[in-house]
Amino acid sequence: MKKFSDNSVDLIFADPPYHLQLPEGRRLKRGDGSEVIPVADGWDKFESYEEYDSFTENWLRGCQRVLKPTGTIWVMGMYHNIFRVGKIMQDLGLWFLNDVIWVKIDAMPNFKCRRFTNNHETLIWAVKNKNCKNYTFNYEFLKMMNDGRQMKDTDWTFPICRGPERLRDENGIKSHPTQKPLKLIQQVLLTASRKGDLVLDPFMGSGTTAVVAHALHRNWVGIEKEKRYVELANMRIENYIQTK
Amino acid sequence: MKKFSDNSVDLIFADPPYHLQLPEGRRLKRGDGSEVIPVADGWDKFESYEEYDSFTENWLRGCQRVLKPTGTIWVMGMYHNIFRVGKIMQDLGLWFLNDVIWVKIDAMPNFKCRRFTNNHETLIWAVKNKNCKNYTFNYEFLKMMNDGRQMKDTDWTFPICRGPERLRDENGIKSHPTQKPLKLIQQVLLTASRKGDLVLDPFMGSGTTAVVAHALHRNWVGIEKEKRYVELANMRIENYIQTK
DNA sequence: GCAAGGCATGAATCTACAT
DNA sequence: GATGTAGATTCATGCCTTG
Repeated sequence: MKKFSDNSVDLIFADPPYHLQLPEGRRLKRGDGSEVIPVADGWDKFESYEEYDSFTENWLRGCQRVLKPTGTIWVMGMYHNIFRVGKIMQDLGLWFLNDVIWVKIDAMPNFKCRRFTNNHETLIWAVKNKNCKNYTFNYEFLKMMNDGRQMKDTDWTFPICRGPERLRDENGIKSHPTQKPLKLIQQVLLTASRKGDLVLDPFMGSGTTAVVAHALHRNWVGIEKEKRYVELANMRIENYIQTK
Repeated sequence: MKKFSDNSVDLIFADPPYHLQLPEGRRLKRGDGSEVIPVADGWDKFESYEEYDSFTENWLRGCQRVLKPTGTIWVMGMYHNIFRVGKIMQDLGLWFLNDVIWVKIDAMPNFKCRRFTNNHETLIWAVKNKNCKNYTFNYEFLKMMNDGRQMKDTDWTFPICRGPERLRDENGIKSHPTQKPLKLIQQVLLTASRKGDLVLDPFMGSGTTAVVAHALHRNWVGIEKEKRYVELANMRIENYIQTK
């Protein structure tokens, strides 16, 4: 297997497993009796926080190595995992630029009424190390698209991935449990990359990053452990190229 | 010194030092030549991440000990520190309910145009441990005050602390660099405490928590290391009681 | 008295270049 | 690499001055 060169990637977008720790065997039902299908795949199962931390440190270390000094890394998460991930990123010397809040507008309500509705995910945006000042940030473009005002870390409001964009199998079952919306990844690439840049997604899943990168004329590399998702992503990308 | 009893506190609100790591000697100036006054107090200075982590684990361990199984703890922070704090909270066994986003509406812009405007702070809301189910959460009240809709973790929008509410000395200099808005603390107490409950603020600062607790008929205990802030908070509370 | 405009300021890991 | 200095740049709000 060919090894990535050091300092070779312009932008990394990572949506790692969230380590949700849902209790086994419990079912959450909506008021109409229908069942909420949880993320219960093997790739989100870890024995302990320690195992999750070790997994996290390993892939982050690799990402930091291949990231250019002018590049940036984006890591998504929710409260289950993002604090552990962020702490490990800091320990590795990655230097935070912002934590951006993706506010959803149609998230699932809290059925048990014992907490606030989970209506956001957090994106940590960082450079390779503290000394990296010359990173790509398309400030003027974002400002223009934001009514002439500087973009804020709370200005990212997009719907979750649903409707025709959501990939489903022949039975209508969603093909990937955590497919991310195209607009979210588009915003990441428009913020911090240029035409011709190399984009890496170490958890490619259904291939959203690849599709967006292709559409915006960025080069891309995706990594995915589950063979069925690699096939899914390949089909999706081929479809996109043909129908465009 | 009398020691707090185990399991004796109904609600903890903690706004710890953020460990900002601003470069020494550098000045950030506005276009008109005026200077941005940074948070550069000794209490926010730590030698390293390790020292900050150790400090954090110590105070959190104490908070967890005194927190009732029916109580909750709220911890505020920004991207500089909140990820480390959250990871340590999870390691201690504190169980997260939500991460709530306080969206500001009038935060300082990013003068250098190299990042997004920092326009939010994060509040982690947690219970003593995973098994605590019977915590205080005034769900119906919040729903009523939110136009009949379930409150979301992104529904907290308050201005920063300025205007007449902001404490200043005779020269107009702010008395505390990080005074929090009354409405923010009010929202915390209205969410997760009842009349007569005991509220603990381990970083009392200018005493905002005490004033709000008094106004909402909660009992309170505040801890503060800096003598000048203790005096400031005492004066503020006396003023509030007299003028009410 | 009222409206318009000037000015101060806020938890900031905020630049580029020369020595 | 650390340090010093010149230089370019921002948004919402509220108080105060001016007309």
